[in-house]
Amino acid sequence: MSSVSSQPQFRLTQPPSKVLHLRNLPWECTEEELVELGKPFGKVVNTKCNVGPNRNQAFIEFADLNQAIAMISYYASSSEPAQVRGKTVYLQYSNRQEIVNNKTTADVGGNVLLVTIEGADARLVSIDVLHLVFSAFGFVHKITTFEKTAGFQALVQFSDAETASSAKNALDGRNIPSYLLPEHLGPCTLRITYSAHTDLSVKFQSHRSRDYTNANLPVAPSAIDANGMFSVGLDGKKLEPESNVLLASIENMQYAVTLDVLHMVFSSFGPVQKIAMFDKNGGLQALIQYPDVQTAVVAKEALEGHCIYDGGFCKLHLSYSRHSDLSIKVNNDRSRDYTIPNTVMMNPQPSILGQQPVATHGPPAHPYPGAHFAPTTEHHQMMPQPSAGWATGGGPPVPHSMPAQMNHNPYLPPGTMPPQMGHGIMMQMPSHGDLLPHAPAMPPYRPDHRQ
DNA sequence: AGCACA
Repeated sequence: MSSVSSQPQFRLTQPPSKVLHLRNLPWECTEEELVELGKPFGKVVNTKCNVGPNRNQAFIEFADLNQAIAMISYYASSSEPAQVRGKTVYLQYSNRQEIVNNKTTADVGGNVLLVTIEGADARLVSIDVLHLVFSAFGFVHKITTFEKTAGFQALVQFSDAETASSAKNALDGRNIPSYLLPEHLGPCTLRITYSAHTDLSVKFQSHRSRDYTNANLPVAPSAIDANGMFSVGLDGKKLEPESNVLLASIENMQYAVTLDVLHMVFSSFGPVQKIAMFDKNGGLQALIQYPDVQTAVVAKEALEGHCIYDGGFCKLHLSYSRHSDLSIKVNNDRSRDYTIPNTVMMNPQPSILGQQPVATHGPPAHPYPGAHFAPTTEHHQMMPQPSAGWATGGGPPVPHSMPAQMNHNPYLPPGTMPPQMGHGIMMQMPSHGDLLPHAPAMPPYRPDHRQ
């Protein structure tokens, strides 16, 4: 045969090899399909798929050179080209004599995938989108994300290696569907390998890590501060001492935020004992007192940074107050002590609803709605979630907790209920999360609307 | 539509 050294890169005729190189394979191509393709011609002893920059190439290694020759010869003269799932596959002898290392450790995977998100906007991909994408293959237990020199990466933990493998096979090299991404984002490609991890350690629910098996996991302060909405030092202290009293400041107050609205919002986490509202620095602030620190912590974690109304209106910023017991001198439209029954006392502008005593009306079915983590995107079928706290977090599924609660709200007789608030308070808090999903066309609550 | 992996 002719001299090897002068061969062009792609030769029309190549020295036979028991290894065949295949190209133009479909994405879904599996090892099994390669075996099927080669089986008529001999014993396939090894394969390698997902090769090449587009991962649409593969190798088949036969036990015997003659078998490889038989396959090449057959398709060289066949009127029907070799096909995998109807897609024409091009065959030639490989320039290697054997497939090396087909089953590397990278191919015998575990239940945890290492996902690298490529693309200019990769780091803008939310953990919720990743969760959505990978949930298509099975229940995603945990996700952690991090940035390394390799870029934006995530570890995605499935219950078993099989599920992880199916996700890897289907998603590796694919782009995240654009409809799952914010419009302005460019393509984000997933590169997936197996991680050596088997069980990720997720200590907090945060913007970088999630444990979908544990809805009660505390929310990391970092998740709250992540949006830069609450930079570190109000008072210089890195960690504010927790308190049963929250200080709420309300940003972008396009709509009236009343005592009753606050009461309703904060009552979702436990009984609100007292509320005092006041103006400060031109904005509205309020102190909300719970009976215990824990409740306040939960409320703060869940509510921080979220908006009472859709559209970014009335965004809540929460910190711990130094108070532990508010002194409410008078019940009016700015302050109230809910622990004192029949406190209609001097009410210069009595709220319509002011007569009710302790307002420990039922909190939602779950104390922590977890709605923080509701993906903003439209959910097609989500995987079933392990706990009620997560199940309704996303999208269209009708929130369940609030309507019932609303009906029992002693402060809002049915007639005065702004319709917008009938939807699940707390149930939709994605990145632009709002406690009340629909922006009111008018202030949602107006004290002068008496019956 | 053109040769991987460690």
